[in-house]
Amino acid sequence: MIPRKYRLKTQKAFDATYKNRCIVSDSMLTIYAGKIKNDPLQQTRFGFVVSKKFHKRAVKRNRIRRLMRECIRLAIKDAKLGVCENYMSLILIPKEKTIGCKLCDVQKSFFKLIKRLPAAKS
RNA sequence: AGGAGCAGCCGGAUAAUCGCACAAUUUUUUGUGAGGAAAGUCCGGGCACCCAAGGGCAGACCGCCUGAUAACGUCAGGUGCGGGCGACCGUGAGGACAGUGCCACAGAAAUGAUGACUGCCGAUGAUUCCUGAUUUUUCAGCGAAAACAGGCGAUGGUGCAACGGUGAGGUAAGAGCUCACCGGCAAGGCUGAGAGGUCUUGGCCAGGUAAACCCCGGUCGGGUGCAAGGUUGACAAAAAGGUUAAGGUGACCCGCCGUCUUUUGACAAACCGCUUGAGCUUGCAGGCAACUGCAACCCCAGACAGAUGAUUAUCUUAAAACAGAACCCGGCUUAUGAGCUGCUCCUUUUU
RNA sequence: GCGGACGUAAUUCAGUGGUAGAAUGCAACCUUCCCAAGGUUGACGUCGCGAGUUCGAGUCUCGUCGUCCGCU
Repeated sequence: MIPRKYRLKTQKAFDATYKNRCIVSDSMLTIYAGKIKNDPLQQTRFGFVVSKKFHKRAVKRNRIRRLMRECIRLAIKDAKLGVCENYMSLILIPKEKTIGCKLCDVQKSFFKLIKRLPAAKS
């Protein structure tokens, strides 16, 4: 798990992120990015969404969510976030192909997608 | 040795690094941290709030007996029936003379058999013929014909099922008409706590279906579900639009308050309920058992975008199946890898 | 967390316990100079799955799987 200050909490925060309509995706993940930060001291927050349509069983859904969390945690720890720090929030959504894959696969996909995010203006 | 039946166990382990939730310490440490099904939500409760004076009807559910339990559609032990050579398994198992419905096709007929149709018979009565006696009339015949009256319920091979079955006697033909055995029913005796078991006697009336309606007996206040419900605080935000229903103002309409919807502001709450319980483990006692009583010991997840993960190494046959708590219990059902243990049965071989 | 409905032909649906049907679509033929429309014929079904009741289940009972919807 990642500490509380890095988590997205309320339904409204999620809605606000979706509304920004800044999306990148590949065969593994889809990432929604929120607004550009005004206050640089504010932490970037992360949300993870795994719907029931992804897989019927709770164990499989928990597994992929934990992998995504681990990926983000390691990224924060090693300070590899890069462009992400400019955004207020990020939401990660897995795709059906992600079932059964390992941590390194998720990490590879995540860092690839980060590079494609539009860089912050000013 | 092979093949079966039943009951049960296990549900990865160790180490290192990084990391999460809660609690206690106190300022960085320590402790604890998913399951046998946590699942499906199929039953039964606890708990909470709302409604309800009490009872009946209706309704829903249940249905061999006895016991267990807070309760149950659950469990235990037994009875009957069915299956299996057997160990053992399954069982939704009250009532079909209270009534109603249904039983396709086939078949004479599927349930008022006062017995239609198809049949069998010619004992009995009548008719005709023949023979004999009387001599026309009439009478008689172990005589014949036909099947009119009548007798009979065996024959009809269709069906899942035909108002008991098989065999013998019996008769004009037949028939529980009589007898033996089998099956079913009723009454009585003995036996068991009861379902029932068993023996004797009797007479032959009884199609199936109630997981069809129904009858009988039993149980049940209704609803909503911890997002129940309660406590404390904050904002008592702004704009736009609507006002069907309920409330206030008003005689009424409009309007206003209120209320609803949308948008924008990323701050928009915290606590209790929330885990000590029909609790776990061990021992003793009662009981065939389910289970119950007593004593000791233990505290064993409690989140709120929601905790057990990741990587590496070693081991186990192998980086292991089904699968993740959300108020809590008792069951049921379903899913499940590799293996292990105990008891029992059958077959074959050897001694 | 709680509750409801539905699974039948390629598709949309019927179907009082007794032979599984309709419409559309598909294929072939007829009609037309050709196409459409029309007509004739045909192929299409583990009635979601597994047990039970019954002489006999698409239908009745139980379990199970899947899909959809609602409330909070």
